[in-house]
Amino acid sequence: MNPRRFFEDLAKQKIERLAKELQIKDPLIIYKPNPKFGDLVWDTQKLKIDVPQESVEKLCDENIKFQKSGKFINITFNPEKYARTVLDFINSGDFKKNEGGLKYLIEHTSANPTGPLHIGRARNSIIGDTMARILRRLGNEVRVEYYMNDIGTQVEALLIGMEIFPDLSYTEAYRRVYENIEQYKSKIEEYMLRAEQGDIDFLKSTRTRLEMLLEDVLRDLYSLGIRFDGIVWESDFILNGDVKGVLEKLEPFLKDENGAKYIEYNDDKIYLKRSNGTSLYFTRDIAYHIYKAKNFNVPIDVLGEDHKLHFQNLTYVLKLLGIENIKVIFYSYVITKEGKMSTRRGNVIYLRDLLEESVQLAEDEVRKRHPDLDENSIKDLATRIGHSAVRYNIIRYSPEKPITFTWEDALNFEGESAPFIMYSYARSNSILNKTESFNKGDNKFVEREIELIKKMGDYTDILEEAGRTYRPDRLARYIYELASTFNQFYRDCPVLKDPENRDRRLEIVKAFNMVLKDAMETLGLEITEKL
RNA sequence: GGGCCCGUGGCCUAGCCUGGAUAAGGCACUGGCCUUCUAAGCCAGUAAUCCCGGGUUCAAAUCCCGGCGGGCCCGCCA
Repeated sequence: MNPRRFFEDLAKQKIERLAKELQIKDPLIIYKPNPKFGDLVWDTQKLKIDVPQESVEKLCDENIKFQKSGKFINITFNPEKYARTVLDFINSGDFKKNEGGLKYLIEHTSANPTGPLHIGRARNSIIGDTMARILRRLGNEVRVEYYMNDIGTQVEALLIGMEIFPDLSYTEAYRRVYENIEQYKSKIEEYMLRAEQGDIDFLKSTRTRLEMLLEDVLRDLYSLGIRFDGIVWESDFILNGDVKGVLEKLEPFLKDENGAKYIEYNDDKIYLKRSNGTSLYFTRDIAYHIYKAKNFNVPIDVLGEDHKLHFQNLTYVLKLLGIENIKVIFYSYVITKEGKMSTRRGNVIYLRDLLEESVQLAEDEVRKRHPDLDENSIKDLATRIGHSAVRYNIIRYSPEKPITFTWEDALNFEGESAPFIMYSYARSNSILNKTESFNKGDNKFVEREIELIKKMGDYTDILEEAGRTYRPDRLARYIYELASTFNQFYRDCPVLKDPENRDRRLEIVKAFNMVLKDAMETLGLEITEKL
């Protein structure tokens, strides 16, 4: 158990015992207040009786202090004891232990590779990847999949475009066909039927061509440290008969309309089969989710807000089949000041362009600060900083919040940003590197030290919360607060130059270094020993 | 028209789920701090009708209802 919980439980047990004594039947309200009031507060405002001063005093012991302040009973952990417990908890490595034990599947990105990833799509990837890291960190088994659409209207339009306009970029070729879809309707239908009938040669050639495009997308993601455990091809669910199985299982719910099959839901029709006999994306997605539900405890989809209706329908139909364990993380769009990104308006911001700018800016800064560094080291450092800055700048927003992209914000390397965090890490590292060894310190913690240690003590709870609520931004915010608290400590508490406090402070710096590193890795930020 | 999401200092966000003590950060702005472990840092200051109106409550940024503004969706597309 982490120290925070341990002390909280001690306090709660005392309160519960007292409540029983005083015959308080109302539920007890206990929460974490503004830190200036203490570590915990028992809010008795709703209680019918006033808790007597003597009873409050009797609760106190050498570990925990209770203090009445009006209707609030402020609870403070013994700072020395609490700080020492947290410090040992971290430095022993116990803070890395976790239970987890569930099998997760995260499907993210899954974009049609009709062009390079733009930053809106990248938000999907970064959320998905960070959640995967968090859940793994919590001791779970996590598999990450990219669902590759290789069948259906858009894909056939892309293939046809590449065939008709071999000299154009594939993005442009796709656009020409998709925007004049009526003109190519029969050709598209011909291709769809071949795919649907499981024409192996046709599907093979489709995949070969798509794989080249997909590689382009994966390369961008790879540079951000994002990897997949598997690519799932949509057409596989046709080839292995799962799609057929879905239609059979759903037969009792299906209604017919000129040969097309649909399910009625909320006065809407959810189509599962076209009148020409082909399946729809929805049907294949059902098949995919049945596979997910069967093989994993918690399958998670990362979807843009435009997929909400699709997912609602999916949930409904899956429930008909007895499947209810699918989770989802929705995120809002990244827009520019001119509004939604669109190729036509020319305001699309591609991930690779953002990365390039970010790395360039980092390089300029590194050159300014370390003119004597060799060329390779400069490039390497700049790349790590630039990429981390992009990741952090996207993950720090809560997913449902729309992001208005500005270059100024994206390339801000001060304050709430990755370089700030990396800088704090480097500072702590610099102290530790100047040290041969140190002994276990005393418990004469000063306020700044306690502040930092308390912040570190929150880490495991934050991790757990981020994992439970699917809010990676919580961890992002925490890591900033932690780094910021360290910078205050750094200013006020000399470590190496103060022999009297040296050992104790080294313990603190060591612990900070470990926690921050762990959190940075979990968030997918690069670790640099120096900055 | 219907459904979902967002609305917090000049700008960007956290807090809302689980209602409580002067609403918390960042950017920008103003002033200060490098002969002392990395100034991508630190300290101080200016700055908020928590979109509006009702309701519930001893207590509402937080819960409920109704508006307003912005986004997304409503296809035999994916």
